[in-house]
Amino acid sequence: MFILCVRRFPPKPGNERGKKMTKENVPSFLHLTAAQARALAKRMPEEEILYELADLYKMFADSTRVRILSALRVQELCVLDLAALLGISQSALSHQLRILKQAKLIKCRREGKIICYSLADEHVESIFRQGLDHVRE
Amino acid sequence: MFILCVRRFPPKPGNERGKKMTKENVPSFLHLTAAQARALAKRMPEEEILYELADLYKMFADSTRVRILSALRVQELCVLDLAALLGISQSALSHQLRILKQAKLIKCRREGKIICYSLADEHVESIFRQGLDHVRE
DNA sequence: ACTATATATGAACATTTGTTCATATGTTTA
DNA sequence: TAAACATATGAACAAATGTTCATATATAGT
Repeated sequence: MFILCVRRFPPKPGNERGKKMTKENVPSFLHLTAAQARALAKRMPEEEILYELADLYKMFADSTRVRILSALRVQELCVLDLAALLGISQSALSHQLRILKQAKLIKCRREGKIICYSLADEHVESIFRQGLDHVRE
Repeated sequence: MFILCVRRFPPKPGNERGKKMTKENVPSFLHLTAAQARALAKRMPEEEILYELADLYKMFADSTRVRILSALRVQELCVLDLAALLGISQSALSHQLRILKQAKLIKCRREGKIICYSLADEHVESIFRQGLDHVRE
């Protein structure tokens, strides 16, 4: 399985990510002067940060993963209990757990034969709740 | 283009979304009793809410859309200026604007020949900032 | 009305992604 | 050590998604 990552399409020539606006490469704006556009761009986060942001939200952008996280919000769980609780296969769950772990949204600890998963930190909880608040209006 | 939506795979028989745990259909837990599992499930948000949550985050889960939103955070912009600023085609941008608009994350107003887009409300800003804080550590 | 300008959209296409199936790895117990 | 149990993983596959291309729609200026 591919690891979820950003920038799926190879950048087109002349349109590379983070490309600076040089004199030869000034896009033509409609209502903005080039200077205004530069000022605007300066007020945006760095490209790299935005790509990481998309990657972060990608973790929450799948219903299986959201359900996993929402269960782990309540309490630590081992893989088979989590699978039974959510009604998904052990394999599918394991794949998703790996993705969430690589993104550092969850952590695990071994206890003999079983492995218990839990949320990595409070940040995960706060991101989750923020979205929840919005969805609930 | 398909509209971004959740639940991509048709539910398998016996594994439908929101399926109740009836007597005939009790998953076997490892460390949890059925009663504990029910109590845990009760502390999770409703299934429907979780699916909507995934849909919401899906909007932020693409780098192009994140870049669009991060530009509109700074100021209202018309389509061509936004395309020039981000270095993407007018068509690709227009498709993404439609998706963001349907999700009510942005709004637009016509001014003669051009159409200006802006963030729909403060909630979008707060979700954006929340993620940004996490990414920046 | 005609042309230019600004934006939207449908279809096709390639890539990404989540699941399933089979199998591997690791741990405990007999 | 063998068998059973708990979890992980690679490959294949189907579905979803974002882009491009061509074209449609809408408004303004002449």
